[in-house]
Amino acid sequence: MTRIKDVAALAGVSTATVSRVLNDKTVSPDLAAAVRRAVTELGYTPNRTARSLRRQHSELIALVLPDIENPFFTSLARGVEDVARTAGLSVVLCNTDEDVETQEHYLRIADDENMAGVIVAPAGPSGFLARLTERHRAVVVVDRAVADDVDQVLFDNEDLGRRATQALLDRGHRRIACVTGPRETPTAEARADGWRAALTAAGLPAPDDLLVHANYRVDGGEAAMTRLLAAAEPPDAVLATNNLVGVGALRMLSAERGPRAQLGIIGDLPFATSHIDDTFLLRLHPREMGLTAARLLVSRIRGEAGPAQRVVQPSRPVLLGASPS
Amino acid sequence: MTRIKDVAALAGVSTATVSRVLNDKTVSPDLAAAVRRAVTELGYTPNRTARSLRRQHSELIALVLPDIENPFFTSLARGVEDVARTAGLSVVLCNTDEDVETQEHYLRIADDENMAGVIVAPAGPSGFLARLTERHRAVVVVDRAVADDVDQVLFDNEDLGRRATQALLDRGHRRIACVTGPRETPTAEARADGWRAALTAAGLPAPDDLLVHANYRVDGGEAAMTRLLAAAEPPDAVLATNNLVGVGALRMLSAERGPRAQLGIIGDLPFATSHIDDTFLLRLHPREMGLTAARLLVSRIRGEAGPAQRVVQPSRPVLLGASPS
DNA sequence: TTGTAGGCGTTATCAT
DNA sequence: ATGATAACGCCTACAA
Repeated sequence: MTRIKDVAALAGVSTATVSRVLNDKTVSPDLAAAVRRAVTELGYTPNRTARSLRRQHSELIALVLPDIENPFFTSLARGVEDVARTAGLSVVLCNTDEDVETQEHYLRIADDENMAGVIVAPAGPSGFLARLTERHRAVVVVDRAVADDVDQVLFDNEDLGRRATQALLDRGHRRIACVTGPRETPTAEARADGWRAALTAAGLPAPDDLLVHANYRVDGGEAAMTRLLAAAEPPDAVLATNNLVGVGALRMLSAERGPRAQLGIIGDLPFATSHIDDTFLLRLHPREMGLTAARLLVSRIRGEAGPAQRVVQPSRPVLLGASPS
Repeated sequence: MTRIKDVAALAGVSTATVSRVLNDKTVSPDLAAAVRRAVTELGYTPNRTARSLRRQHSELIALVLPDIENPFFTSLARGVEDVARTAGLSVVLCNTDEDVETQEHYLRIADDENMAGVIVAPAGPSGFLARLTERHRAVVVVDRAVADDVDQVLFDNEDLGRRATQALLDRGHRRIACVTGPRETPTAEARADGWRAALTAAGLPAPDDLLVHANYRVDGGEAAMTRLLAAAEPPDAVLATNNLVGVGALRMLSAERGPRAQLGIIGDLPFATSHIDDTFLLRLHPREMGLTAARLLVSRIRGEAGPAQRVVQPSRPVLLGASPS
C-alpha cells in the first residue's frame, strides 16, 4: 500500500510538497513534474479516509431514496450521478424502503462519514433534517416538499393533476376517475386536488366514488382499477397519478374486453410490455430533476449558493402514447 | 459536534474506556453504565472516518452494477442490502453504465475509502480485480463470471437457455428463434448455446437466421423482434434471453395482428403493462442472488471463508404467465 | 517556494 | 480493568 511518504521519498521532496501538487497549490514546475512522475510510477492515489478526516468532509454525496426499484428514482439517480461525477464527487445510493427509521439510519451515516452533502427524497413526515442543517451540511430535498428551510426541487403536483385531467377533458371524457396514493402522502393528495380542480373548473362533479386512494404501487393500481371497472357506473376515463399505479391500471385494463376506459398517467413507463398509443402520458423527466438537484447541491457544497430555494421542476406537455424509454 | 473526549469527560473516564464500551470490550459494569448514560445524553455517535482510518476499513460495502435502471439489478441490490444491514454494514451503490473506466473509477474509490468489501457485476473483460485481491480486500463477483480467483455467484446460463427452450419445445413449437445479447457478452452467448443445445438434442436445426444478437436492452428486443416477424419464414416461438430484450420483444408482439408467436423470456417483468398469461417466464430471482452474494461477502470480511468458491444460483421451473412482480 | 510538525477522532498497545 | 499515548494518512499553519 503506497502512501504519500513513499511518493515524497521517490520524488526527493517532502510530503507537504506532494500534497501541494495533488491539490494544485503553487509548486515549482520541476518539482511538480518529479512528483507527478513518482505518482504515476507508484500508481499512488490518496487515501480518502485520511483526507476526509483531515478536511472534515469526504468526496461522497448520499442520495437517499425511498424505493430504488421504482424506475422514477433510478432515473433520478442517473441524473444526480452525471452531475456529481463531473464535479469530482461520487454518489452513494441509499434505499430507505419508505421507512423513517432506515432513513434516519442512512442520514446519520452520511453525517458520521462526513459526506459532502445529501440529496434526499423524504419518507414520512418532515423535521428529520434538523440535525444535518444545524451542522451546516449541504442538503437538497427532491420530489417531496418539507417544511425545513433547505433547497428543494419539486414538481407543482396540483398543476400536474390539473393538466393531466384537462387532457382527458379535452378528449371529450366527462366521467373521469382518479387513482392516487394514500391519504397521508402529500404529493398524492396534491395531484388529486388538481384532478378535482380541473373537473370543478369544467363545471363537472368530482364525486368521492371516482377518487380511489391506492397504495401507490403496482398492485395498488391493479386493485383500484378492478374496483373502478366493477362499479355500477364505471368511468370512461381514469387518471393514474404516478407511474406504478399507472402500470397496475394499464395491466388490468389490458385484460378488459369491450369498451375500454381512456387512461391518463402522470409518469413514465420505460418497461411497458405493450403498445400504449391510446394512453395519455404526462412525462416527468426525473433525470432532469436529478440534474437540477445535484447542481444545487454542488453549488451549496462549494459555498456558492445563497439562501435556500425551492425550484419547481418543469414538466412537459401531455403526450398521447409513449415513445419507448 | 460531540467527540469521544466529550463523552469521556462527562462520564469521568478516559477516552480509551469509552472506546471499549462502544466496542464491547471488557469494562466494569458501573463505568460502562456511566459511559452509556453520557453517550445518550450527548447523542454521541462515533466519527466513522476516524474509525475507519484507524481500523483500516470502513463499515461500507460497494455494490458495483452495470445498469442501475435494470430491474434485475435493483432487485439484486435489495437482496444485498437486506443481508448487509443485519451485519451492520451499509451498502454503497455504484453505477458503471457498462463502462470499464467508470468501473475502474468506482473500484478505486472503494479501495481508497477503505471499504470493507465489494460486490461487483463486472462490465467488460476480466482481470480488473487484481489490485483489490492483491490487497486482500473482500470481493464477490455476481452474475457474470470472471477468470480471477474470487468468490462468484452465477447462474448456469447454458442450462437456463436449454430449459427455457425445452419449455417451448414441450409446447409443440419447432421453429424457435433466439434473441440474445452481443457476441462479446459471455452470458448472452452461454444462453444462446443452451438454446442451440436444446434444439440439437431434439433433432432440430438451429439455423443462423433464427439467432439474433441484439443489444440486450429494450430497443434491441424491439428491433430483433421486428426483424424476425418480417422474415420470409417467421418463427412460431421466440426465446428472449434477458428481461430487457423480453420487454422489447413483447412490446412488438403486442402490436402484431394475426397468429402470434409464442414468447419465452429468461427473466422477470415486474412492470409489465399487459397480462402475459401466454408467455413463458423463466424467473431468475435476482434478490436471492443478492442475498447469497452478500452472505458470502460478509463471511469473507469476517475471515470465516475458506478458498474462493463459485456458487451456482438455482433458478425455478419455467412458468407460464407471470404473477405480478 | 519548501520543509517541519501538529492535529483531525478513533482504536490499540503498553503500562499500571 | 483502566489510563496515557502512539499511530492510522493526510493537509496546512508556521517557520525558514
